[in-house]
Amino acid sequence: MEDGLLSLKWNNHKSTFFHILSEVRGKHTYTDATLACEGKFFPVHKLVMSTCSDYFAEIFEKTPCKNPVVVLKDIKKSDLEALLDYMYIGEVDVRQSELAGLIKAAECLRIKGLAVPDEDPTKAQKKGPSSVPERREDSPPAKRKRRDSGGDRGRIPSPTISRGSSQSSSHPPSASSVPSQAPSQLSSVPESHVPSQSMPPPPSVSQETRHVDSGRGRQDSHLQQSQSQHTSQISSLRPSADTSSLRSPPSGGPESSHPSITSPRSSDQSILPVQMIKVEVDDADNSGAKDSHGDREDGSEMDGDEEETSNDFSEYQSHGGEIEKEEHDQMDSYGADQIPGPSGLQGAPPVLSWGEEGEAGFPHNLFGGDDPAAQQALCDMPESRLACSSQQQVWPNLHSSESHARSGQSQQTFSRSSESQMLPPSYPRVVESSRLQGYSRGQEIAVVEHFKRLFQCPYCEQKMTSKGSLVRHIRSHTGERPYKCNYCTYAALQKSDLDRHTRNRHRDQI
DNA sequence: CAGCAGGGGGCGC
DNA sequence: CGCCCCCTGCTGA
Repeated sequence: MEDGLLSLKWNNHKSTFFHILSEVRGKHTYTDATLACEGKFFPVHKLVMSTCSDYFAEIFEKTPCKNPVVVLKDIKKSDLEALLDYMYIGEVDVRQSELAGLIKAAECLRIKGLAVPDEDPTKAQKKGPSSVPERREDSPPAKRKRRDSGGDRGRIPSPTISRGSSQSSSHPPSASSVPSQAPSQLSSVPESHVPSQSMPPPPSVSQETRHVDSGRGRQDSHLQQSQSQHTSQISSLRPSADTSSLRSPPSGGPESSHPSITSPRSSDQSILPVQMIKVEVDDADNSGAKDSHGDREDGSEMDGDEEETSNDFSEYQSHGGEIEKEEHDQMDSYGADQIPGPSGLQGAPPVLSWGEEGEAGFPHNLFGGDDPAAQQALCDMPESRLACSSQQQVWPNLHSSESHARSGQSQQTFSRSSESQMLPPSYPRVVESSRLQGYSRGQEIAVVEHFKRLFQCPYCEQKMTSKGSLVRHIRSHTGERPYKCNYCTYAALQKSDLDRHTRNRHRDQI
């Protein structure tokens, strides 16, 4: 600097960014991803999500989609909203009674500072937002560390966890290997259990752990640091919450607290192949969670009331709640075999990913992939998106996708067209298009990608299963009606339609 | 009844 | 293998 090097410092840089971030969030400007939770859409920014969660970082990293929709299952909308506040604002007020649930959700999503040690980026370069892959590894390890330190002892060794950790680091995110979704999640979200092992213990746990660690012999300074930070964060999160409350969830100690935690099944599968990502998060109290869901379901309406920024699907999803449950059921019902990857976990993993075939390609996100318009729509308020989707493109998609799923996909279990139809339009659509293998109904799944090659319509977000279909579809946009009736002014987009028309209307004249 | 999309079959490269 | 055509089925008005 002294050599003529000037340091230009923007004093208000942080505050400016913070302010802009708030604005951007409020206006949904530049949103490039959407979180779907309990039927609501939460337009978010990948940058923010990735910054605050390694989990999201992984998802986005592995998801080429421009506007991926990540469905968060088993996470309460209220919790998600709180977490979003936490991520965007850096703090959030929560009721003590809600803290446990919130922490669980945070763990499932690996929210830094809440569930994952929040290291100072400047200290740990790895964690730079951009270096997702690394991060991915980092974060899980961090959890592990914590866990290991505190939780291992006494806890049932969860293969998953250990595996995940080792693997995550060892194995590349290659899609083929079923990239990891969130290792932690997987483990963490056993269907009916608490986030478990791989997941970082709830804050309370972490605290305990921390203490223990320090007591025992400290582990990495990192760990401690992170933990300490973590703790602090928590406190900030809810100052009033006393440690006891925090601990209460895990009460027994990290491990003990989550008896179910050890889901043997959890395994790396959590790693997502990338194509579709389904995030299922079960609350620790499964029953509780489910109940809550149930409540919610009833209250899908409730969503509408509460949500602020979220998009409201309530209209579409009168069955939202049910759907979710159904998903669970389905998941369970589906043999693990059917569902590649995590799904195999059956119930356990919060995150499900399918990826097998799909890897090849689909880059487009559900909503619009490449279509700028579509993207805009996405970027816009959720409502806009809905509107966009409702433009008939969505529905058709739904339909088509559904059938597609049924037919193309091994129809594993997809026989329930009717049911799927019941699902909220946008929801199902998303899911289906992504081609949930095992998911027939689940529709809540976040589909990030398609497993089958699809042809994106340049005029809308719709994707067709064949080029021919696309050409035909495009006619609907261009107004081209090549098949004209010889007896009247009718013109059809498809010859079969003209034939049908002629048959029906001009039988006599034929 | 019309619009629309998926799938299958036939054909040509 | 890709394209085209046709049939089929679903959905909404």
